[in-house]
Amino acid sequence: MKTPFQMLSNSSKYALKAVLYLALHSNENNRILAKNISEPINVPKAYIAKLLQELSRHGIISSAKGPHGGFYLNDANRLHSLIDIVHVVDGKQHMESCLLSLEDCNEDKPCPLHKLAGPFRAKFIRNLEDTTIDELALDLKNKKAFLPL
Amino acid sequence: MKTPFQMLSNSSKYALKAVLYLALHSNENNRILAKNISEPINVPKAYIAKLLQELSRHGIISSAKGPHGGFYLNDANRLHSLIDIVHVVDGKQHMESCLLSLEDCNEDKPCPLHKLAGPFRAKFIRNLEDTTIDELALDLKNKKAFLPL
DNA sequence: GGTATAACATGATATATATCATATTAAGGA
DNA sequence: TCCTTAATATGATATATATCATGTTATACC
Repeated sequence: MKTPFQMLSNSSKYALKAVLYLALHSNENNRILAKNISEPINVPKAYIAKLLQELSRHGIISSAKGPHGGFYLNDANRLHSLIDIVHVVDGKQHMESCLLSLEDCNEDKPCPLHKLAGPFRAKFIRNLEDTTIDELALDLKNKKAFLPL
Repeated sequence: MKTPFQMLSNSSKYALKAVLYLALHSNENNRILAKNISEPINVPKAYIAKLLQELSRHGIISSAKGPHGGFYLNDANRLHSLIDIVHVVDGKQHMESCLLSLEDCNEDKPCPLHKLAGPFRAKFIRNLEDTTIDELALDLKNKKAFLPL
């Protein structure tokens, strides 16, 4: 692992950036091409195209083919939580509550490292579950958070 | 990424488990063979052997060749912090304070995801820096934490 | 209907991480 | 000194993730 302490794969990061970009710049009448998303979020075109397709297939974002087609978010899309994006891209398997990946580790019988990280990660995941695309975008509009992506 | 939200590589986890095992069961007069560490911590023999060698080379643990040889911790080894182990195994590069790996993201100008995880990860890393091998082992002795590894 | 557009499906390549295998070197004891 | 032991150094293989490339299909517009 070149960069320890990463909590998300590149793919998830890219997907989150792309969806956030769509939240800010697209709507049903203003679709955005994959190649036009690629540059502002700083992700290779072919790579983000593939991810967008997968997100679309799973209903996280919307898309339209042909002229004036592209990707966009409708109102329903905007209500998805961030964890939905991660699940589509990275899979949905068990979230490993234990730092050492021990099967028999839990709050009652914690492994030695448990208290060093367990609670934090749990909180982080809950944050991803509780935060919608729309809410994130709102932070940007209210200048509580900043670009570029 | 099969299992998102992992904060440590397998190698780091294995190394932590091995060192912890040595903290509990070894000393200068009681060295332990790589193959005898492998089983109790549940890590393939060849894999843990390689990691132990690297830890030894960096002075995190001690070793002796030949008959009655093996790996062990001396008093100095026991004072190393957990982060030292991670650094040896996963490298020491920048700890990516930003969830999205953005270069220009910081507390003052946070990215939209920053507040969802940044503080937690920082705290976790600080915990790894502030905790020594010995302290972790103590938790086990005091039944504040549990095995098996 | 024909043509251009752009997503879709699929797969190929590259790189990183995890895992396994082995010949070499150092140390202890007979 | 010779033999056994066990770490060391090195590298091979396997699997996962990241990245790139392309032919196919659906849609809008003339």
